[in-house]
Amino acid sequence: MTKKELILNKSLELFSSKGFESTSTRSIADAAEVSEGLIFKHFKSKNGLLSALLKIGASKSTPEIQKIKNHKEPRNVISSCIKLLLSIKKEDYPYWRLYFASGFEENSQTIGLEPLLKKVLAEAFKKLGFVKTELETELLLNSLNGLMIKMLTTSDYNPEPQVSLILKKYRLS
Amino acid sequence: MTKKELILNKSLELFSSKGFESTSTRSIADAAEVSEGLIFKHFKSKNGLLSALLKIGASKSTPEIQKIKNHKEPRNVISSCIKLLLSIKKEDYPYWRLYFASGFEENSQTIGLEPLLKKVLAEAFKKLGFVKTELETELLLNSLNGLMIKMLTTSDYNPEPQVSLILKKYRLS
DNA sequence: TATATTGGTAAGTGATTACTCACTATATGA
DNA sequence: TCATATAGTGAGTAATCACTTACCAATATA
Repeated sequence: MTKKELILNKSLELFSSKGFESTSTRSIADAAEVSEGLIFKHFKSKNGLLSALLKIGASKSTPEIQKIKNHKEPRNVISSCIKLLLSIKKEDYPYWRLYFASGFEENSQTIGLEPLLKKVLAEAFKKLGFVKTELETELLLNSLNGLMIKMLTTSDYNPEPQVSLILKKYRLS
Repeated sequence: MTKKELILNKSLELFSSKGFESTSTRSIADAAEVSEGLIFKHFKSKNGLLSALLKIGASKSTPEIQKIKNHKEPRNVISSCIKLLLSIKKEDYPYWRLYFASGFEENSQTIGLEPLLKKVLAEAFKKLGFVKTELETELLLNSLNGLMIKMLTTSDYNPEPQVSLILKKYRLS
């Protein structure tokens, strides 16, 4: 593992557990066992490091999102959006915690899964002939966001029963 | 308004918009137009100020929660839990933002509305003969948390349509 | 072989942080 | 009347903050 990767790994861990603001570049350097200056050589600023982390994390989730978009059958789209939560690996939780936390800040317009799934979900509900497409989409997104936050903040939490129950409510299982 | 109240009001505004860590006691003193020292006279520490804010906010919501607990009919309990979101006044949003944000931190066991509503909701679902009480309670709580976060982070958001939709799904309207 | 470029460090920089301290003014009550 | 407590200030404090600079070593590249 290169020193750059060490910085990325340790800072992701620290940001997601202690929060961005309460993590100092000094503590990142200590954890990664590199000089503090190297952080700025590679990422220019503390915010640059955060951006790099979010970018890497996003690129990891895009293939999974793309798979969902390729489904023709709207019922498959909805069920795979719900099952998306099961596909998230434990090792990627720190990234998702960071992603959700950054959406909870001042300027961000959208929150959590909304920017990733809203469009594709709305289309699916429309095709299925739901009366209030917009409302139905939002309800599911809010529910998934709530479950997601529960997953990310509770240690050793198993989301499978909740996912099954949601699928059942939508008659998708 | 006393200077103590000024500190409480301004710090609530700043903490909830910029976040606890990125709000300095200096900026609070400036906003409240008091000396920085006075903050520590009244609240001992920055964390003490945060605790005072959370305590005041919690005391504001307890009467509303108590009303819910007084309902005999379980259907009324569930519907009033859902409608609770409508009873939250715009002026209290900063407190709820702070409350939800503090639940997203490292050590907190429970998140959002869970510690307030879990017990009473679980009892209601049980009385209504739901098969998997625990799961049903959690699903509703997660959904309400998701909606709550949407409310708190979106400006000029009207939660009424979502609340109506949820009530409809549970056949409570 | 000469010359950039890249990865890396140690020791700083000024600014900002939460918090303290010595002090004043005002009110209350014995 | 006088002592005590409370509210309030302004000027500190040491520590920590994100970030910079000067410098070194290795490795490509011309």
